[in-house]
Amino acid sequence: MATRSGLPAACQTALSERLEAELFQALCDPIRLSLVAHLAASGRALTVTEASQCCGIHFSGVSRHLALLKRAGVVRAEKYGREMHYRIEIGALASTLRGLADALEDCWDAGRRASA
Amino acid sequence: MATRSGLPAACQTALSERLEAELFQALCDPIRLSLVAHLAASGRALTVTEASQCCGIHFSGVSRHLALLKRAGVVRAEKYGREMHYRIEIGALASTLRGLADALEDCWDAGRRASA
DNA sequence: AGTATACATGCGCAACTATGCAAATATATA
DNA sequence: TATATATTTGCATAGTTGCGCATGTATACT
Repeated sequence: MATRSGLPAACQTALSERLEAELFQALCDPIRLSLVAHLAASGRALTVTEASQCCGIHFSGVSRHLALLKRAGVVRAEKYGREMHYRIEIGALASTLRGLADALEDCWDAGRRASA
Repeated sequence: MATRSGLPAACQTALSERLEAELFQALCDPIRLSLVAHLAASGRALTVTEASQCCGIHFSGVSRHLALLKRAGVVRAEKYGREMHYRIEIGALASTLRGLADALEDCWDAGRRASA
């Protein structure tokens, strides 16, 4: 659903709104990327203990990483008894990435036309 | 160009290859995101001095940020006389983001089928 | 040659981040 | 109630990052 507004100013605004540092901040750590890959490949929600098995650090660190991913909207958490179930927000994440790709290209095209 | 291999292991491999920390590392800083937005909106290559105008920091910092973006493959640099021209790699960046979105969804779908 | 411009880089400092351990909290089970 | 399990959180430490300033390097101009 690209906007294709054609106006450079509008494109830059649209792009800046999508370029959220928090998302990239969340994904810039190798351990967190392992967690994301593991959560995606599992096809289901994982507990902290299960998630910890993909990366060689203490589970307390994994707990913190998952909390950070949750704050960034990459995962969703639900509590079942004493377990915490973390599930990747696959649809939101994928459409955010695609929307960003579209916004970048729209912006570039608009800028090219304007500077021509 | 989604693979849709259907095999969870293959999907996880494909996903891990695309989940490069370096890219997100490059995009996790607000100043660097401003630079990316500015470069995208300009529709052309910018010098360090031009790029510096979008963010209120010393140009030496901008030079470092642009070098980092270059190492991550987000921008391309060419020297013209004493000027350095930085141009965003818009096509590569957009297709990397879309490929990542596809890989995440493929992986999730494969995992869902496997765990069903 | 001497000066000016554009950019990169070494340095030190302040702020931030990730980590493991230990302790706290919450829930289940005996 | 006592004990075990799952997770979060406080703390200290080690490592990383971003910043401006000063300096260095390359190119252009006079």
